[in-house]
Amino acid sequence: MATVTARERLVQAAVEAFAEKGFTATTTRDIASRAGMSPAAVYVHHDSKEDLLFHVSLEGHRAALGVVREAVAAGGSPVEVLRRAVHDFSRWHAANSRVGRIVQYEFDALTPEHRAEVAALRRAIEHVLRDVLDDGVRRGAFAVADVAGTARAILSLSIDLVRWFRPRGSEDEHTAETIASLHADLAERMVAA
Amino acid sequence: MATVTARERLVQAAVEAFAEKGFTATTTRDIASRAGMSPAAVYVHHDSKEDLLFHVSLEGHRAALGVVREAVAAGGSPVEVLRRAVHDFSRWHAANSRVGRIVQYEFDALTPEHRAEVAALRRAIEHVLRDVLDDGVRRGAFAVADVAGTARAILSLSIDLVRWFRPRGSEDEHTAETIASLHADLAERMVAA
DNA sequence: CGAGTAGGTAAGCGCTTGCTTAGCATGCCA
DNA sequence: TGGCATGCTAAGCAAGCGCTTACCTACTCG
Repeated sequence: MATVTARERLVQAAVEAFAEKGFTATTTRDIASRAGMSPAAVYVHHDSKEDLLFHVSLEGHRAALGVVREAVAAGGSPVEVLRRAVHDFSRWHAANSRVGRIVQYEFDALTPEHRAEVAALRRAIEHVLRDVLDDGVRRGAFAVADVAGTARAILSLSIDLVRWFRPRGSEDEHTAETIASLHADLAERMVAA
Repeated sequence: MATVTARERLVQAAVEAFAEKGFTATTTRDIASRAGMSPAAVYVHHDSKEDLLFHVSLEGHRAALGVVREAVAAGGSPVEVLRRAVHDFSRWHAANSRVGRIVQYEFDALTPEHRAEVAALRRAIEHVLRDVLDDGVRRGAFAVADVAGTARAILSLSIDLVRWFRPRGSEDEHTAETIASLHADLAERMVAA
């Protein structure tokens, strides 16, 4: 089972192509050739180009939601939980900036039905962060007037990463860690009582 | 001179279309028909579709840079200057979210030469903010370890606005002002000594 | 009045797009 | 051995793309 299926190879090719050139600018021929297959092969495994985008988008959102949920579930003081959630969320976006870029910028290219499904996951992510802030305020650890707005702003730090962050080889690990820690620091300052 | 020239009408049509559907998904026929003209009219006033994008992108970046520069030039204490710069920058992005979306997300669609020109303005904006932070640190008003990273994070708040903010009628003014003030608050907290 | 120019259009060229169709090789099971 | 499912491809269709060409009209100015 170590072999990557043809289906999965096409998904990975699509991630590369979409991240590099955007959804509309990517041709199905491009995806196929990156996967080392003929143009028609795309349609053996996937219904349409949009279907491929939806798959990438859905899995990407699920992974990101999983990251924050786990960070929160690990428990600790409000400050610890917030720091871990922000750190891991930014870290994930740095490590998966290609998927992140697709997920964030190609949202409008989805069909209305698919968009609605993805939007639900998006709201779930915001919800997790709002709960963290609410909890911290209740316990007197945070002083936040506008919880919804602040939650959105904190997420903006991580999400906007994918706009400018470009992995470039060996120093990645270090750079990603530096940014993630910075974001944890900044988030903590934003809500400090 | 109150009449809008045909050239300008095409630019406005392009802004609408690019913001709504993205650069590659927008057809020159779409731009022309939004401007109430025939497809060929686009090429009477502009060299190419990319030329139109470059025009929008350049003017957008110039306006945004102008906003922060003016906010800084107005002077005051480090905190006052930072708050005004962040407030006005976010405010501009809320008021011009369509242009902002084009400017931020269609950067890669520019030709290499045009991209370089726009990139210079981008760096100039970051530079202004870094100077504000440096100055505040020097005068003991701010405590910031990573000035470059923090400057980028603060700008992320405003820029990420264009991803999710959608103007919707009468309450715009109020909403935009609320967000801009929130961002000024958060930026101040991020750097507070 | 007649020439030049600015601002526009109808038609269409050459190419690329997403996707389909018809058929072929391979491996599994009766 | 034969039948059939699976996974793939060569070829190509209809539609749409950015952009050009050839032409038309209205206005300005000597």
